[in-house]
Amino acid sequence: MTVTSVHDPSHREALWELEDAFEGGDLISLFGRCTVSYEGRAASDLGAGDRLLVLKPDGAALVHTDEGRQPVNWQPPGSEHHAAVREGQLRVRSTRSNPDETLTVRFSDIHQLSAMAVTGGRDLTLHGSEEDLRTRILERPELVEPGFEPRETERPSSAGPMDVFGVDADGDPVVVELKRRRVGPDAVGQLARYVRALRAELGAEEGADTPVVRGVLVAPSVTDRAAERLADRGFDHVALDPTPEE
Amino acid sequence: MTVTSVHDPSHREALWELEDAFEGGDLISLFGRCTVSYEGRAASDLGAGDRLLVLKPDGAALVHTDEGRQPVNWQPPGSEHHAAVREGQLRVRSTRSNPDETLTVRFSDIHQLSAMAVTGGRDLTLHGSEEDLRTRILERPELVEPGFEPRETERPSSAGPMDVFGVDADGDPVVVELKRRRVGPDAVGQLARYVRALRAELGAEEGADTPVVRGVLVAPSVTDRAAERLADRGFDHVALDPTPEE
DNA sequence: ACATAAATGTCGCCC
DNA sequence: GGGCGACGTTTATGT
Repeated sequence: MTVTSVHDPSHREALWELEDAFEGGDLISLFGRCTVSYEGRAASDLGAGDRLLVLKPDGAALVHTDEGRQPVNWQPPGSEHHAAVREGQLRVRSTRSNPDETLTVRFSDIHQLSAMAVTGGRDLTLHGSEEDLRTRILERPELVEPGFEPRETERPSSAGPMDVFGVDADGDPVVVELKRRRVGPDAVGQLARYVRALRAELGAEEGADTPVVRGVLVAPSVTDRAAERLADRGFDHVALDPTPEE
Repeated sequence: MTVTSVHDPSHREALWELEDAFEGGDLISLFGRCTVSYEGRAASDLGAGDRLLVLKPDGAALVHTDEGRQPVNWQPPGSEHHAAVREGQLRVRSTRSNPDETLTVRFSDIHQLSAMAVTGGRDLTLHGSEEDLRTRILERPELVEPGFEPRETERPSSAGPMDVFGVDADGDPVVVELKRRRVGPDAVGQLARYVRALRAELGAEEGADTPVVRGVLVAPSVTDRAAERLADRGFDHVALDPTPEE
């Protein structure tokens, strides 16, 4: 493990270390007093203060204050980092194109600079996603309703792929929309689009009568407005979590 | 400015420094080899690897790898940090309630620990937001269309507050929806909800006839599908940026 | 606390 | 590369 770390470096020392770290593909942590300006999709300015600048070898840049989960300013991966000493300050600039964006951090004082060569351990396994919910339903279709039979996932339609397509105990087609958490009205609209598309598709095959196509929204819970829209459209809601209760 | 920084500390040394930093309300940066586990709204596990852990005095915790703008794991502000030495590892745990969530980072090696007491400079001025777009339109209503007169912003309706409400050159009511960047079909749906709500409201006042209510989407550009939906509903699109071109 | 909508959202997938 | 939707979205705001 190669970690370089300097305390209260001069601007010039910091510049050398930064250039080495850029070259070596290191993950960089930089504490200091700085101003920040950003110009791109929007534009912003931030006055002098103590902050943490994180520079990643993939081009990401993060400026963090002492508050909040979000960086106060940032640059996404794919940007290019450059450092220079200008007008008595250490200027770190991260730029990208498409869209053209520039993040500039000007340090008057650098308190601590650390750089680490990072390797491995990037494989995260996440549970409780929409995919888990789908798996759960395919394994136990009766959770949707007795007699439900899944036929296809990601079934294509003119309104896009529907999460689960199947038939109910009467043999009528059912469109199932999965949401991993409490949903608002937008999810009902999404389900309605699939149902409408499938009705049009089946109607074109079979003749003039509007065919029966049911819509089921599977989600832990729904908002009041969403419940109204479900009722309006004659859709059902099944309360189900992506992971079984303990 | 108080910065403490230790290179390759023992677990016990690191623990002392962490507890001092928690006490002092410092912003903490911790490089090392660790495993990460999270349990809460979802659950995840991350095998051993070199990462950067940032701990903020407001309770936020961020675990960053060498890639991505997003932390691979995190805890939002309002959480509580605790550190301990357990089973030969430095365990840093951040917990919160409502919902109950726990983030645990176990370090086998600590390469660098830095902590800084940060002060001031938290006021960011951002330009180019939806608010800027609204200001621009209120100052120059003719940018929407000749003869347009704004009457109200955030006008309430049963579908929520509409961005700008006004009348056109013929005196017909106009609902304006503002978007700071290129939009998809969802924005048209949002506009449609406001227009529908206003038609219902005015119709209830005036009688049986559906009153004329126009919908205008102001955005730099729209996707093809959004353009279709705009045409379907008889709405207009005005191409406008939140900030004037240079 | 709940519902709603914005965000420099970011990220991943598919066309 | 654009369009589209999910995300442990986060964040702000109104009720």
